[in-house]
Amino acid sequence: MQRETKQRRAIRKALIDAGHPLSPQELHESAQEDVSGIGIATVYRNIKALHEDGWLEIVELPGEPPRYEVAGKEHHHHFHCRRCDKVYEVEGCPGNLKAVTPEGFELEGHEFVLYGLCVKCAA
Amino acid sequence: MQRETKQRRAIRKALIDAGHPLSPQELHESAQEDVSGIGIATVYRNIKALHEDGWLEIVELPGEPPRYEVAGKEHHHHFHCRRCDKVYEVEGCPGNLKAVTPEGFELEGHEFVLYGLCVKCAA
DNA sequence: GTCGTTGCAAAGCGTTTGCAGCCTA
DNA sequence: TAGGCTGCAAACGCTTTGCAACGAC
Repeated sequence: MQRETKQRRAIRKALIDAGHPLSPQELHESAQEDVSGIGIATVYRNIKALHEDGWLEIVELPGEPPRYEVAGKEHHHHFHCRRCDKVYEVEGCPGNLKAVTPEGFELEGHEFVLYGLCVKCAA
Repeated sequence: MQRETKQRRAIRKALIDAGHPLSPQELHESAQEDVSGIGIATVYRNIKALHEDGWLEIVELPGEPPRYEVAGKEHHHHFHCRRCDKVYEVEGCPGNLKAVTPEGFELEGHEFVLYGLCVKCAA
């Protein structure tokens, strides 16, 4: 990743402006507002490049296509709204992980996802 | 789902014998030991039918293809081994979920996945 | 001017579907 | 014997890749 193209700039901007994880399609649509002719392949290639550069992080939710967010945030988890399908960040962590890890297993990481209705959809 | 075929029996048996969640491919391979000519389409069709019947449950892990396990177990979560790629059940639940749910959000469910090395791979 | 990057179209890959024949009830 | 079920192959949707042209440095 060596050159700054208008396509790459549009993809970065879309992720920064969104403030929450975006899917490849959402990212493509959002980037098209800046660069109308941008191809989906370019979006995928830049996702890969920006991830290898450590600029973005992959957010994988169970049964969902991957989404992407700007890297460097504090440890956090996600809340997935079942109605509007948006993903929100939640602070904190339930902890107590060692207690549920079976004997002899080596714990390296964890993922934690909440489901329900976001504040807008619950209203 | 009205008839008991040898294919369906093989798929049920594979899930029961495994004791841990299986992916469609794993299920296909395992069922082939009983019915050598079984097609992958049949596996997918039976997964769907058995799920609609409530006989099996879908286990979705972040960034992983879905796996399936026999339904009716107690509330539990999963441990995903990064080396052998197997998925194990873990008892218990960290709890304390309300504490991390943002104000105004309605919590309906949660998923919780541990990553690391299983007891075999850690040795 | 170089060569990293792009858009397009084709190729992959896992999952689903259409269809004719099979086999359970 | 009826019609649910199966295997095969084609269709699908999403992601990746090959390639010639473009454009950032």
